[in-house]
Amino acid sequence: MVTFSEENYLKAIYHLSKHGSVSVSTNAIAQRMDTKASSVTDMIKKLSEKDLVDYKKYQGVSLTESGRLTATTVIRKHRLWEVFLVDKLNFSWDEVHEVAEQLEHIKSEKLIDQLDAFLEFPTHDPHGDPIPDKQGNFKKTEKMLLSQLAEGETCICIGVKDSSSEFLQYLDKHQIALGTIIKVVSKETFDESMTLQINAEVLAISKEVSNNLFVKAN
Amino acid sequence: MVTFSEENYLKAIYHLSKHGSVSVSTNAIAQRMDTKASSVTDMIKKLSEKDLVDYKKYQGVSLTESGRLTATTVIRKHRLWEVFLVDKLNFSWDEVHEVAEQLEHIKSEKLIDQLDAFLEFPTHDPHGDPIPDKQGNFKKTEKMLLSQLAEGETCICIGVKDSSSEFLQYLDKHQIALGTIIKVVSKETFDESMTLQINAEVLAISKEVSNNLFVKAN
DNA sequence: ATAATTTTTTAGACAAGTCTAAATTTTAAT
DNA sequence: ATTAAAATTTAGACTTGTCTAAAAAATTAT
Ligand SMILES: [Mn+2]
Ligand SMILES: [Mn+2]
Ligand SMILES: [Mn+2]
Ligand SMILES: [Mn+2]
Repeated sequence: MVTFSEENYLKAIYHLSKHGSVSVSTNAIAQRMDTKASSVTDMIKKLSEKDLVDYKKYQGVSLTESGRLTATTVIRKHRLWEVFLVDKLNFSWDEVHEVAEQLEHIKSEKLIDQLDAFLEFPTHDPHGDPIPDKQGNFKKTEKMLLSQLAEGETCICIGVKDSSSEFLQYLDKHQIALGTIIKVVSKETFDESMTLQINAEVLAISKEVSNNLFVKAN
Repeated sequence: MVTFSEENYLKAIYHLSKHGSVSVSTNAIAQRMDTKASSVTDMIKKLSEKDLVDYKKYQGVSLTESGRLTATTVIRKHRLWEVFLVDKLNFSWDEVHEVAEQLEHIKSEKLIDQLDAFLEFPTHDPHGDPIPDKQGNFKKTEKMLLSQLAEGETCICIGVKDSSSEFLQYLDKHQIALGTIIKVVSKETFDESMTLQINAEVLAISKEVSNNLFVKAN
């Protein structure tokens, strides 16, 4: 039995360790989870006791295979629920995360299998993040940041790096959604700001924005 | 903020008090929740502190208006999720309760409103129990037990009193579902066992069964 | 009316998860 | 190589929800 809290720690470690490969520091976890380093140490000991992480004092933690699978299962549930909320319950993409944080902890294998089928086996969540399969495997996608494009290039928006409500609402306001075709009209060398063409409209964006939009070449 | 545990206690009190009217004993709550009387006393004090129940030592508890609304909201969520599981995710009626026990605690008013709409505002859950509205009002239905019928009478199955998997699977096995038309062919005065006619089939049932099936006259 | 029984509450303990403050170890700087 | 700074762990405390055992109150039986 894995508790809600343990699941949240595993998820944080997974994300911080870039899919469970590298080892993660206590402080990094504390910062990400908005908690204290001492609480992290306590929890790490419990996770280690349950063989969900490998831990040696002062050396950081990494996920075991079992811990990795637990983490990816939670991520799978989180993203499937996000798809459900957007596709079936008319939530907008900036409203789903908070609710999915709760739903991701519901325990029922049948529930998640049936939900997956009901949603017709989606491959990505509403923010463009890939949904792992039951074994925790992600389909690798070749995505790049909009900021990496040069003048004149065209691309399709396929995801967001920052999925805060503020950023998502900014994108809504300027008609940028997943699937939107974007052309880089010009790019300033000074501050890396860009002028984009989206449909018939022209939009000036900062590096802040181009650095948080994932695109693929068109 | 109401915790999962508090919600479960309020729900238990609600059910034991027949929709929140009468006052409920500590022992009754303990028995229903499969916990100890001392734990119940502890929790009652917390609920009382939050003005969710009225409590005087040794006198039992009753729900306040606020407690009643919290309880009916949880019941509303439980039953809507059960409908979702059966109607959309192909669960059978004997599989949904356990998962709904988890889902009922998810906090999001928008979620439940949208789910209600998505399910097209169902009035009853898969076991025939009524779904309260947002204000906690139930539509009163005039249901009776099959055991109350006399020989020769015909009725429609509209609910179950016992919703254990065992009973529900028994009903499945004998082709009894909500909406099934049942005719009482004969009734023994000795043990109140009955012979039923269901579609073309004849079925002998014990008082145990007839006492747990809600029907309405046809 | 008193005694026996049952119900309910209190007292004290424990596990989970968190915190603050202090101690320890590691890392970076001189 | 020492010293200073940063990161990490430990010690002790607190909250929530639970338990057992004992005390107190209410109910039932004699
Ligand atoms: Mn999310
Ligand atoms: Mn997402
Ligand atoms: Mn149920
Ligand atoms: Mn039900």
